[in-house]
Amino acid sequence: MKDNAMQHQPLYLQIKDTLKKQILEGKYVPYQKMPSESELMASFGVSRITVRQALRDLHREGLIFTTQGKGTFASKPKAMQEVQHLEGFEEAMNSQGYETSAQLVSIREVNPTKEVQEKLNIQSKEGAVEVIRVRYLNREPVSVDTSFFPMEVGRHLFSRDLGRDIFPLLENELNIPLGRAEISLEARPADANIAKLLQMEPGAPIMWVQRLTHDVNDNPVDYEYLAFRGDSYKYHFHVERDRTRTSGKQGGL
Amino acid sequence: MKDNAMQHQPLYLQIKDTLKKQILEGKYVPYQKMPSESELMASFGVSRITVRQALRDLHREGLIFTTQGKGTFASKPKAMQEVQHLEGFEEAMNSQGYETSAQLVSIREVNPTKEVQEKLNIQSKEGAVEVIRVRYLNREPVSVDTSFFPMEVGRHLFSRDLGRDIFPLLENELNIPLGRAEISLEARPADANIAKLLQMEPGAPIMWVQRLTHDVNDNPVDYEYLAFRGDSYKYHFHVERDRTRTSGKQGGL
DNA sequence: GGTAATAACATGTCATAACAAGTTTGGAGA
DNA sequence: TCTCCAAACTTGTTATGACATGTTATTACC
Repeated sequence: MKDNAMQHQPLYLQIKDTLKKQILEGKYVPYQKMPSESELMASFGVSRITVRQALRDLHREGLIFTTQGKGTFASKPKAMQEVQHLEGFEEAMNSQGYETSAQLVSIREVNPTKEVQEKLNIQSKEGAVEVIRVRYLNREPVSVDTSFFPMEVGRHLFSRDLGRDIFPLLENELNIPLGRAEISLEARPADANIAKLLQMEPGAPIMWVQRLTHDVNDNPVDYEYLAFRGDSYKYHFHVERDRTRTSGKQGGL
Repeated sequence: MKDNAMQHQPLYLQIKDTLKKQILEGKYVPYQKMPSESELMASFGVSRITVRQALRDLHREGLIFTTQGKGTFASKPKAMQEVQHLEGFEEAMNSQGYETSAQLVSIREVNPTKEVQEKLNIQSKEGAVEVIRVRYLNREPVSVDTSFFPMEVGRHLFSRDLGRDIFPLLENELNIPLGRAEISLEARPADANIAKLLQMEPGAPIMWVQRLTHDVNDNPVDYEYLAFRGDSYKYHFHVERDRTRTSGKQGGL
């Protein structure tokens, strides 16, 4: 058992690693179509289930995305330039050992409030799609996210897995490159509904965040109310960060 | 298309959601055995491929782990108590839109250096397992992780997927609950090998981190050298954090 | 020429089947 | 009683096949 010990890896892992290497090496650039499942079956000489197992792993790692009927594509890295670098170190240092997930509470079409209408630039007669989710960190609920989408965006969300992050979904699968976001924060007491979802007492303090996200053309695509548990509130201070880094990029990238 | 619009969800998603709800509600506590695939097939009246699709999603979300021959188990939340809370807010605020992955460079059995021997408490004749990986953030390499494991731990790593985080693997699949870790940092120039893997010039500054991780019984299980790209170095300052939070826990949890 | 039906192709879902490989259990034999 | 081995049960891997559903390109009709 010396050296690289690839000994006898399963087929699907070999295929996954091959494709992963090609993507990371830039053989497939963002949005570029990858070989279809049939082609992969032929070129690797395996069955479809094996190909799909490899693709599923790549999807899980965010390296590819698929659209039914169209094909499989190398996915776009980097969303939200503003924060792109900041988790870098912390993530790499600490990421190993916690777990996040989200649980869909409800998704439905609603008549938006005046505020939502204004933020999303919606005409008074149009509807909007409301998505309510609870986000968990290490099995504990940390936030309730109430998101509103214009119909033409929200329409596509009913059939999607909303147990994961929505932004990559917008960027990759719905092909909506995201641009700037406006955020405002305040502390307020939790109402009964939020308190219940966050397993806290009604009236306990929560961080109330409003976030309006635009696409690259500056059209609003997502207006959210995020209610964070008060005891995660302090991390707010860490948002402040050092902007004096030598360069955003450097040679070789 | 009003209201919760579950319309006609695929079977595997229904199963996944059912199990997920049960886990989050505490029906299955950490390390508790879940129903076997056969039992799930019977109770849901579906084929094995469908059950496995649901389980795979749950695995991806970190809610369960499996061990061949033994079964499927609800996984342990919370590792590394020290940092458990800190990503909470940042994660929830910003997690949506970046992507991390790791690429295995090599895994092999080596004769450990004296330093590794001492740290891992290894007798002079014994071997150790060396794992070298490159970690990516948004498709850019950010660190080279060189990890050393005692043989009795490292032995099991050859057959695992090392493209993901290793700590959850140790905790859940290998059943090694982790305890404290010692970390030391310094800046130093990159050697040729690391520079190549990180796509930077040899001699460019990197953060050189040594981390020794113990299990709960204080036995060393993992000694690592982490080489971070210099331009992620500044985030180091964010490791300093507010310890005056009201309490680690509060009512209702 | 423009449009609408259709064929071809892509991924999504699900069933049945088989064997490999790791773990546990129980029974046979010393 | 203790040890060892085989049976039974677990998850892991892979093949074949089928139909559903979404997209694109072509073809035929008006």
